[in-house]
Amino acid sequence: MPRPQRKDAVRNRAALIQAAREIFARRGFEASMDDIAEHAGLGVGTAYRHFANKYELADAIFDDAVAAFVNAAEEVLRENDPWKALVGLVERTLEAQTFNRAMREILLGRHQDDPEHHRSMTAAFVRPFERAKAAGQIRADAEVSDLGAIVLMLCTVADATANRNPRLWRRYLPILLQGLRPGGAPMLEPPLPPEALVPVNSL
Amino acid sequence: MPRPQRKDAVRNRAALIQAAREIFARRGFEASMDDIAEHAGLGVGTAYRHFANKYELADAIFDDAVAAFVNAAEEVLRENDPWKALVGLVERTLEAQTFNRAMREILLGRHQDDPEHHRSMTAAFVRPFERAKAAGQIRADAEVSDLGAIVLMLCTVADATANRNPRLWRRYLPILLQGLRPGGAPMLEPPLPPEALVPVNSL
Amino acid sequence: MPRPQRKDAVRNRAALIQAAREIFARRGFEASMDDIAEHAGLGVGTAYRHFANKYELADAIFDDAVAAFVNAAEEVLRENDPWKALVGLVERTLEAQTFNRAMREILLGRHQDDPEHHRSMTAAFVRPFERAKAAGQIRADAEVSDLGAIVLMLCTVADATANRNPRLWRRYLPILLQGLRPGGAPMLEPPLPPEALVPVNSL
Amino acid sequence: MPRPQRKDAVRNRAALIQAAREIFARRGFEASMDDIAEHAGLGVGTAYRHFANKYELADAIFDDAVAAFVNAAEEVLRENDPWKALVGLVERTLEAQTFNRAMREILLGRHQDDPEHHRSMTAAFVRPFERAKAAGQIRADAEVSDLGAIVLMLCTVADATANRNPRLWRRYLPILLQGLRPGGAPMLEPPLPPEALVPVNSL
DNA sequence: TATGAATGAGAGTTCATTCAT
DNA sequence: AATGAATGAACTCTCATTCAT
Repeated sequence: MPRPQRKDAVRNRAALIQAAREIFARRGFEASMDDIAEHAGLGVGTAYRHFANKYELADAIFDDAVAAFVNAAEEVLRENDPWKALVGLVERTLEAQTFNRAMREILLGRHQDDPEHHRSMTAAFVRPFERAKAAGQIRADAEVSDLGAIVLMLCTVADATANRNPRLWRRYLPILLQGLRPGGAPMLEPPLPPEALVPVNSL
Repeated sequence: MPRPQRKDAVRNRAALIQAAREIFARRGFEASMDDIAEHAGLGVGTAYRHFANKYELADAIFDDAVAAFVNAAEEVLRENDPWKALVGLVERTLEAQTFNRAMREILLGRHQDDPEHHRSMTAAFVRPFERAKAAGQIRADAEVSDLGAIVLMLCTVADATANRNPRLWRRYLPILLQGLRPGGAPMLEPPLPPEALVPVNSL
Repeated sequence: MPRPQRKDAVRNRAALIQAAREIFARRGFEASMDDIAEHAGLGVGTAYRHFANKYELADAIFDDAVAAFVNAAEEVLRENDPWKALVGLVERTLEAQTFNRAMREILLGRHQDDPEHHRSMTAAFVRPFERAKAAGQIRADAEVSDLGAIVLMLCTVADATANRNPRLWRRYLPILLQGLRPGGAPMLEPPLPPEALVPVNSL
Repeated sequence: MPRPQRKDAVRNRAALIQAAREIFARRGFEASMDDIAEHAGLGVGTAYRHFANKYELADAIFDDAVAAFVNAAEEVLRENDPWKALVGLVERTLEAQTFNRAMREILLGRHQDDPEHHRSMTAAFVRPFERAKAAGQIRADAEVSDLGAIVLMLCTVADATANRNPRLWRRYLPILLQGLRPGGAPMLEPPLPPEALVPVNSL
């Protein structure tokens, strides 16, 4: 069993993730490893000791984002009204990631990503979603993947309008969620096949 | 008076655009000019003779998309029911153009783009949209830019699911368009500022 | 025996030379063949029909310059005072070429050049020089190549100061020519070997 | 506090400068970074780690030249006879540095260059020059910039004849310096304007 | 003969990754 | 374990020259 990481290694790892978050957020995924390492006050070599390559670093950021999302999903279950809980979850997801260019790129599936994230996010979405569905607050032919699609679409708007009207996604939030409610417009096309129940990342 | 373009030049230009469309679609805007030129069976220099830089090439692709879109917009006005015409326009836009990564990147405004495209697309959207609105088929607080946002969101879904369920965007089409109809869910956030009434390109 | 060139060919050749003169003068030898051809109102292909490559075109320009110089050298012999004639020749050389970047580059030997030019210029310098020397107005140990060196040095100053003080070379003209007069400062080093009696180009 | 430069980095930097000196000297400033790096036995990337671009590398070469020159200028002041000191300075400058095409290109100001070099060289020239002038060994209407012009002219000759008669510049050394002595030939043109009292670099 | 489109080697520069220190 | 120098492939873009029209 591996000995616990040395304390400074832990600190450096955290510094790198923080730096990457900031730099990626500002300049997108094109930012260089050198820049990130420098921003973290470390050498590039150190970055590569912690993350085998740029994508692992991105994954690590996404790890945190996913973890935060999973937390939010659990927290949200404390809300008694299942529908309100679900709306809250979507809102928090969007709020958390709106101002972060790289995050949006990852969410939009522009980069390779650890498939484990898919499962985590699916799992996190599932319980709030199913709870609301069981309560009859979601139409019968809707599926978790629809929630993923909705988040994706909102992210797109958020991404495209981040500079000019960073709250614009809220304009479409009720419209899109309305689609999940019972008695809404018909859904003719079947959703994604089961193994594709990936809520957000590559949808 | 300039002699007409040489036949092979015309052919090559088309080949480059076609190659760029395919390569950009597959690998995104990061694909290199060398790859595109090779894919077209031409030298890089030729690519640069036709397009001063990578962005002009992207613009050219977008030119075609815009032209096709403008055509569709005009054709669609022959339909008597304004709402049906509008729905048809959105459907054709989705069908025709946008299962493609680079196109979405351009749609998302991630790259510099000929601002003329904005105007063309705005103009094309405006008449069908206003006609439906005048007919009372669109809610009063909706604007053309909302139509742009809707197209954008559908494009995103179409793009993200192109491989696994290429018709999935149709599942969300009625939901999103429902948002434009009178008496729908509330729209709390104001849309983009007036000068930004750009339906699709940078939303 | 070759038929005389067609009239338009002659005209085009002249247009190219004139264009090259202007463009080279303005932007130096780095200017492109495309620019020159366009400036001449012709296609590049035509330029290459007349001149096998860029250097031949430069040589052609130099041809004219050399011819002009040879003319000046002959004209100058009409002056009775051999020394005055020589000074006039140097002045006219500098005046003619000072404001022409490419010409200076060629004069300074920065580019390959037709060696025939060397001979022509040497020949042109020789008579005025020898006449002054025979008249006892030039020291016995001076040679034609020294005149070449002097022109070269003045060109350098003219080149370096073209923008800030385009007449500065005149400040050093009397000083340098003084070196050729009898009784001047000693000349210890032997001049260039005979075959190198090349006055200006690569000295 | 920064740790001392790595030993190999120091070695590589020197190798690059040496390689650049040789390559530039042989082929002029057009030589490519790839060639220089290869000549130094290094990758291009290394060259760019040490020098942000080609011009910085050129500057670095010039740094050394300037430093050597400044040293020579100080050393030379130990000579009691101010005129002899000045002559010695010019001789050492020529001997040390400038049989080299790129150096001359830089001297001629054809490339962007660190303006600090101007100041250093001006400063280095000033004291020996003023000392000789104060001693009445230099004519009243001469200025430091004239010394710069003289060095430049000699460099040109040295460069142009480096192969065939590498000592030829010495033939003109006394002639040109004679121009600075009192009672010499008239200097009609004013020298460069005050802010341009840059002895060598861009004259 | 004139044209200008096509070519492709080569330029300067960047950056993910490796490895000597 | 940390550093940052070294690497070199890859990128965008230019231009002298060739050749189909």
